[in-house]
Amino acid sequence: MTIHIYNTMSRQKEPFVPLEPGKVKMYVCGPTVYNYIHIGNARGAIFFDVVRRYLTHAGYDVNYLVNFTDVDDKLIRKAEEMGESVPELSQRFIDAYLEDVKAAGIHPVSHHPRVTENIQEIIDMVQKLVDTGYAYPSGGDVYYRTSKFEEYGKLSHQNLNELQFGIRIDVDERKENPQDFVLWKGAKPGEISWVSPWGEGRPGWHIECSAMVHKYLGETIDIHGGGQDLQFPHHECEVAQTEAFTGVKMANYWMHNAFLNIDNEKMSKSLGNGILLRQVLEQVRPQTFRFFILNAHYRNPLNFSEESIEQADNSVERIHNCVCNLNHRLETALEGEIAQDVVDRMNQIKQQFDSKMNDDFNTPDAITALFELVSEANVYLQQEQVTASTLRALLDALQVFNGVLGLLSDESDELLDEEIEQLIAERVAARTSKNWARADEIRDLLTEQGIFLEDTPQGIRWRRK
RNA sequence: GGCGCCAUAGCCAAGUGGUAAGGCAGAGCUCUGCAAAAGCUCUACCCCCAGUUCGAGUCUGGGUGGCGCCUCCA
Repeated sequence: MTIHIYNTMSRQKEPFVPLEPGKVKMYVCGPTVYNYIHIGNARGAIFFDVVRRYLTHAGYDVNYLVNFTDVDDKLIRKAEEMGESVPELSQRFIDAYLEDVKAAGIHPVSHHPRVTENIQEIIDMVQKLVDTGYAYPSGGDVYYRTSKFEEYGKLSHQNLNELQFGIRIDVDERKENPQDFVLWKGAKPGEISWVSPWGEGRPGWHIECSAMVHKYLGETIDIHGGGQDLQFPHHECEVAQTEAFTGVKMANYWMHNAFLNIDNEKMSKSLGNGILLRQVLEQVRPQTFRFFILNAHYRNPLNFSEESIEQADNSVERIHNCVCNLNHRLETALEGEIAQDVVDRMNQIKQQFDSKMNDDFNTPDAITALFELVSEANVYLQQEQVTASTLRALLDALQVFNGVLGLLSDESDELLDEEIEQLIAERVAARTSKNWARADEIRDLLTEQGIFLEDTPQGIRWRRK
């Protein structure tokens, strides 16, 4: 079955055909590292992490790049405020980003290229654009000549004549046309800068991605992703730069994730409604946040609320319980044959999972498949006699789904300390002698410590919340 | 002004034109010393109005109500 991807360029789902069989070149625009990432940034990071995981699961060798914008106006301003250098500031927030992303269960990407490590490539690209007439130096800057690139607007489906240029954006008299954008920005005294044919300066925002995609992945790549707001102007400009530079298509598939809103409004600094990823992860486990994100389709807006998070947490609990219960039952299971009806059903659910993911990464429906597997397991666990082979098959299947979605914690070896082991033993004894008061007392005591005891026909079972 | 998205149960949220997935919350039952977990059962005339069709949540047109991009922004 082929994967279908909704391509922003064509505005429809298209069958995914990689440039090179078995391999995927994927680039997603990463953070400007002048602050901690907020949960909106995290939505994209988690979603594309799942895209990458699923492509890997589907057998592709994925080369996945996420860039760091480590020099730009915002960084310069912030560094000045903080009284540190731009490299110090950016490194601080790159470290923070890597921490946050790891805490959210996002797998490490193949590589994080940085703007400041690719200045020469950027200058070379700008130079060629100047040489070929796609760009022009003006007043210490270099601008892209949008009028020369006839397809400008094709990605975001904007008609240049209809754009409200000059209304919300100041018209810069150094530009030939208001829609021209800066490729190289002349430095003001004291600003971080690099030597270039046009004087000291730094790259404009859009050029970095064009240069880094070209350098690390080549002329045409498979998938280019980012948030919806990057569609225009950022990705539109990337297309203009790269395609003028290489003469070929920049990316075969353009993917854009919708926003994560708060109170049904986009998060923004001016509204002061931004919530940092690290703030949320202090409150809830990463699986809960991932569930919240992945339970909605990536192209639909999603609203953040306490209630949604709580619901997500309870949902994740159901999955978690199932795994705990399967594992517990494994201790007393028989070494018999695998239950064929369970296997058949499981295979059916696996197919369902793949077909939903193949359909433009429909993670909500993939989660439904996951829950059907949970149900299947729970029903099987109702039986008085179960076989270890069947339990293991169910656990394996759950792990396959989990490998894609990352909704289960991987702390498999959660050990109990001796004191708790003793209390549990004491409770077993108390129950045997029908000392219900003591048994309840111990259970309550452990509940306070986040350890839940459950009495089952197969003996006592415990789990952590 | 241009381009575009969304509106499905108390809540979250899927849905290739054929009489509505899943999860959370809630109710009842089973199991349990009591619980918990789990199982079983129950809870939707899909924003409104027209139209196309044998048949529409699903297509078309028109409303209403939200939202986004066109400026840094995931």
